[in-house]
Amino acid sequence: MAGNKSSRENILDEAERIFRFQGYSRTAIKEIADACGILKGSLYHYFASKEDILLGVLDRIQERFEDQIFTPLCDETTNPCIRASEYARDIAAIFYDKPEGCLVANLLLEMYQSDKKPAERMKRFFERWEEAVGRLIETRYDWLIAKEIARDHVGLVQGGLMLIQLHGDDHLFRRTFEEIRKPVCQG
Amino acid sequence: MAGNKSSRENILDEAERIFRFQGYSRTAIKEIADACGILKGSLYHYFASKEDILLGVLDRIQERFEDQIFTPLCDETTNPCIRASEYARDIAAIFYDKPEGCLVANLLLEMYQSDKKPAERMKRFFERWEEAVGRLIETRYDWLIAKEIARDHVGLVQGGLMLIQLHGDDHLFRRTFEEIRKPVCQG
DNA sequence: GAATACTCCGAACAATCGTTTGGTAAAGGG
DNA sequence: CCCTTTACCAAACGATTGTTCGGAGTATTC
Repeated sequence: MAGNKSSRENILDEAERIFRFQGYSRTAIKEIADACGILKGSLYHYFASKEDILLGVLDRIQERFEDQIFTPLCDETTNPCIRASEYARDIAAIFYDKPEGCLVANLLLEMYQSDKKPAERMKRFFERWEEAVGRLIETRYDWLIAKEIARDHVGLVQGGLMLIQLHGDDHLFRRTFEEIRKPVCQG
Repeated sequence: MAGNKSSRENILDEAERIFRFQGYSRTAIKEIADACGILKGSLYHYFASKEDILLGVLDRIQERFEDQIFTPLCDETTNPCIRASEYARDIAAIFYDKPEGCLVANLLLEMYQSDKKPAERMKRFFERWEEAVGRLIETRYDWLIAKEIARDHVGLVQGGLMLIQLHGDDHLFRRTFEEIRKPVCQG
């Protein structure tokens, strides 16, 4: 509506914002519609169902991370130390004003056991994240070890985000990115 | 009903199990009642509301952790190395058959921003956890440093639990407990 | 053995849920 | 200028939500 955004994008914007604040299940279709200034029935012109909106939100997050984080992480034409520094900076920028942490992780813990289709995308998201971090550090380790370190790293990031949400304390979060820089930036 | 458990305890058992599987919001009162073999109206004989059931579940988890984990962690009559080993063993036992991870953390990320009352208990739970781990290692560090390490440790545990849920991979989870043992068990 | 308390049923409540439908007004293309 | 498509409204759909309430059956107490 307001501005030049298409309605579909606007719906996804508002849905993402509200999902981030109160999760998926407790968000009513009507709330999203209200935030967009339309009636809830009109949402079904753009999306087939509530779950379809969620999938749209997840896909957009995946694309955004692909462009801003994952692809640069895998770019072998840039030296790993610079890639690591930019990675730390860009992730920090993404989560800087998001005390609710990572939406994908939050939704994961909310519905991973019970909703198979969104769960697949969430799993894919984290697997891609792990793979990209693996690419960053693979020059320093066997690929198997690199994958293991990368996986742990992603777990550490999420643990760090939880502590930010819980206490506003970003110590673990920052430490995690310092630790991934070390091996690729020498001593 | 079946067995010697009181109905109230039985309701909390079933509620905890279902909350763990599918979260709070998407769990209907009727599902809990069905699992207990009673009508949903009957739940209101024992609990004032759905939120009241949640609070009951959270309180029971807090008590359980208090008895099994937190109090032993703070027991200064036992030497820290033994405490650390038993802590690792007991936590592993609790989460061994729970691929859905820590219910308190899952609910935290589902509703921390939007439900203040349960949020307070969840925050208290993790603060107590941090404090207990701090007591374990305080002989080795300044209390301020110990608190910081303990807080990071709790974040690490949760990150580890997420990786278990996501991949069935307990590498980070086990590493976290080895790392908390190191300082109190010497070299 | 009457009175009281506990446990739970059965039915209903208003509210809200996600979704569907029929229609209208505007825009775009031929 | 007609025809199709797009964008959305207005109203209703059946199902389900959390919650309330009067009473029945059973156990406990005096």
